[in-house]
Amino acid sequence: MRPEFRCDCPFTSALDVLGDKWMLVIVKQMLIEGKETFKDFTESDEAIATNILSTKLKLLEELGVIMKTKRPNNKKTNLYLLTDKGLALTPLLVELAVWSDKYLRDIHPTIVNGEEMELLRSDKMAFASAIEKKYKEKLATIQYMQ
Amino acid sequence: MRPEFRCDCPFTSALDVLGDKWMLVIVKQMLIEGKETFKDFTESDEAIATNILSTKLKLLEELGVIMKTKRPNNKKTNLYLLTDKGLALTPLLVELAVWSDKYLRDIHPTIVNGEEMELLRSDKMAFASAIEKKYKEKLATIQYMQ
DNA sequence: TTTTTTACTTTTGTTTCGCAAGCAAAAATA
DNA sequence: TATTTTTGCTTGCGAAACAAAAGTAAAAAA
Repeated sequence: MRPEFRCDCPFTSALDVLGDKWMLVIVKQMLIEGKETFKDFTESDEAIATNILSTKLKLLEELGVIMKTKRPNNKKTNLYLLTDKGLALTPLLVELAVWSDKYLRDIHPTIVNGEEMELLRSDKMAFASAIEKKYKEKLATIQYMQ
Repeated sequence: MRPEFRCDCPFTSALDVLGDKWMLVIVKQMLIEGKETFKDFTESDEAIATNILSTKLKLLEELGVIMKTKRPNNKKTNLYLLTDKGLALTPLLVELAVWSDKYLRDIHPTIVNGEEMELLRSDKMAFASAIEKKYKEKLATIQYMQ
C-alpha cells in the first residue's frame, strides 16, 4: 500500500491519506460514538454506503489506523478498533470540532450545541484527553482476538 | 451557498466543507508558503490543475475562509488573503503535520525533516502561534484594496 | 504596438462516489 | 434439525468530482 503522495510536505501528505469525505468520519464514529462493527457504521447519521464503507475500512486497516478483529465467541461479526496511530488523530478531530463550533454555525445553525460542547470550548486539550482515556479503557475492558 | 451538510455533528460538518484533496492544501500554501496569486498556486509542488484551483478559490471565498482583492496599483492580478476564519485553521493544519511527522514516515520516508520540524515537535502551540503571527504581520504590512 | 503574463473557462476524459440489489456464511429462531 | 434473520460484504451502473490539455480575454510589460 502506497497512497501516492503528491509531494514531501507533511501537511499535504496527511491530506493525501485522510483528505476525503469519509476517512476521518469513520475514525470519529469509532472514537466518539463507540462504533465497532460493519453494522454499527451503516446505521450512522452520516449514512455511508456499504461499498464505500468496505473500501475505506480496508484502507484504514492497511494504513494501520484501525485493526480488524473478532470477539472470541463470534466467528461472523468483525470488530474494528482504533490502533495507537488512529487514537493519535484525536487532537486533529478536536480541532475540526472547535473550528465548526466557532465558524460554521452561521451557515449551519443546527450543529449540535449541548452540554458536551462546553468542555470543548473551555479546554479542548482536556476534552481530547477525556475521549482518548475513555477509548483506552474500553480497549482494556472488552474481549477481542489479539 | 449551503454546502449540504450530512448531519448536525460538528466533526462531520467541518469535513463536509474542508474534507477533500485541495481545500486545506490551498489554505496551507497561503499560510505557510505565502502564496497570494493564482499564478503562485499553479507553481506549487502539489501542481493543482487550474480549473480545480479556480473552483476551490471560489468556494473558499464563499465560505469566508479567504478574501479576494487586488493591489492598489495592479488591476489584473488578484490577491487571495486569509480571513480570520481561515487563519483559525492554523491549529488544525498543525495537527495534520504533527500526525504526519509521527505516523507517516514509515510509508513515506521523504517527508521533509528539516530544522523547522523541531519547534513543531517540541511545542506545537508555539509553532502555530509563530506562523499565525507572521501572517498577521504580513497582512498589516502589504497594500491591498479593503 | 506587439508580446507576455495572469486569471481564468471549456472540452474531454478518467476516477471516485453512491444507490440499489444481490449473495454467502454464521447466528438465531422455530 | 430446518428455516429465517443478521452480518459483512461484492457487483453493476449512473452521477459527480477530479484532472490534463487547450483556448481565451484583459491587463501589463517590452
